[in-house]
Amino acid sequence: MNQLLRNNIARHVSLSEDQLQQFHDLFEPRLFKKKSYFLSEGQICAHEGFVLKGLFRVYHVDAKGVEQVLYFAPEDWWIADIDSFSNQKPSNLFIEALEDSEVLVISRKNKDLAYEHFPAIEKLFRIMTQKTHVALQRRMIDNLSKTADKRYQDFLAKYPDLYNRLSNRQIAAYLGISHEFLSKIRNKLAKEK
Amino acid sequence: MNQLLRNNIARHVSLSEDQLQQFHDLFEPRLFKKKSYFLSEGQICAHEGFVLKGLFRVYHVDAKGVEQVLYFAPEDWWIADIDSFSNQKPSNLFIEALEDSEVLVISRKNKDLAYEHFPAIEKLFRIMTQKTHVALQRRMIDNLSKTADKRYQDFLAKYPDLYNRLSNRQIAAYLGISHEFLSKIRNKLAKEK
DNA sequence: GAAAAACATTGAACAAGTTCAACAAACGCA
DNA sequence: TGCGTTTGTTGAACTTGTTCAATGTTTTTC
Repeated sequence: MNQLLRNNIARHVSLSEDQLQQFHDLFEPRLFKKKSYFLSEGQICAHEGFVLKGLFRVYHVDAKGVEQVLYFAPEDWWIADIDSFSNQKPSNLFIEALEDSEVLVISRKNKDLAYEHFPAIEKLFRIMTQKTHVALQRRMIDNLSKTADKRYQDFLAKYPDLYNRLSNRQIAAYLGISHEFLSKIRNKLAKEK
Repeated sequence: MNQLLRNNIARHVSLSEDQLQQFHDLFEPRLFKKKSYFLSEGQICAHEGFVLKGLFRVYHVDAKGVEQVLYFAPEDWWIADIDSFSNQKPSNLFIEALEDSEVLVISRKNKDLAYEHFPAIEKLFRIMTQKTHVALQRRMIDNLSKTADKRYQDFLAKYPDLYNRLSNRQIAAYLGISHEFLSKIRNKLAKEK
């Protein structure tokens, strides 16, 4: 039983050691090289993944070819296109490894099995989805009410560890601004100090 | 058993008539006059509500006093501050009736009871949260990639029924723009035709 | 270790959206 | 029915952010 996954689960629900092990057995480890894709637009998301090592970006590409990053997923995060995975329909997202990564993946079939056999797993994913939803609501409000400048500083404060692992282009795509403008913000902030 | 609630549930999971009735018995009907609040900032969200009649707005007020609308909830929608309700912590949202409204409410205690006794209810709320999360992701992407002009037109196309029931100020607060600018967009669109 | 590719920075011109102020129209209610 | 409040509109000046193009820097890759 992987420790990172065990702690991730234990943070939300309590499961017996035996059940934890059974749940764990439904996953299989998989490696992703930097720049390889966990999921591409058009594909049906067949697996949900728990990141053990590395870093992914989950993003959308709009009609003009501009990328919007929904979130970054480093160690201890889950990756999937929920919509595509749950409803077995083609995804409109990309999930790309930004570093060589290690993931525990579970198939749709095995996840249904887990839901069926372990009510606590159903609860676990309800709670996790609620939390990510609350976080996204928070981000939505911030995007509507704060300037890019403030959002950048908030990002740095919230994800200090990610800052060194991401290019400014990636951060700009997360903040919803052009990378040129982010460069100007950085310049301005540097001068202020 | 209320028909609107029955259909809302049946759309996602299947429950026996008996279980549906037992679940329904955990709710109580409540009336909200126009301009009254289902929830105010600072309060702990004690109930989750299912709107039978009327219309609510769920919004946040930022440091400058500007309101951001997270969503509108007409008939057949659920209302609550998930974060406050789940974690019993003070809310930073307002949920206000925009029309005289009728709501079925369930307390935190009764909802826990339902989760405990009916696994299908746990599943129901997992699925519903997933759906609202996917919808919010979609909206996040749109806000990052589309102009206010396009977002306004999309809003009209998506919620044609809400259009007549909301002031332009409310719609502007949802789109994340000033009401003056919305007025200019409307003017421009009217001229184009 | 060199060439190619991706990344970061800067400036100038432009587009999108805000703010403030003034006024007209519609609504709520006593 | 009328008065006060909220809502919608418009214009001018301003701020925030984009686009494009040029230049230098760092990373990949073979």
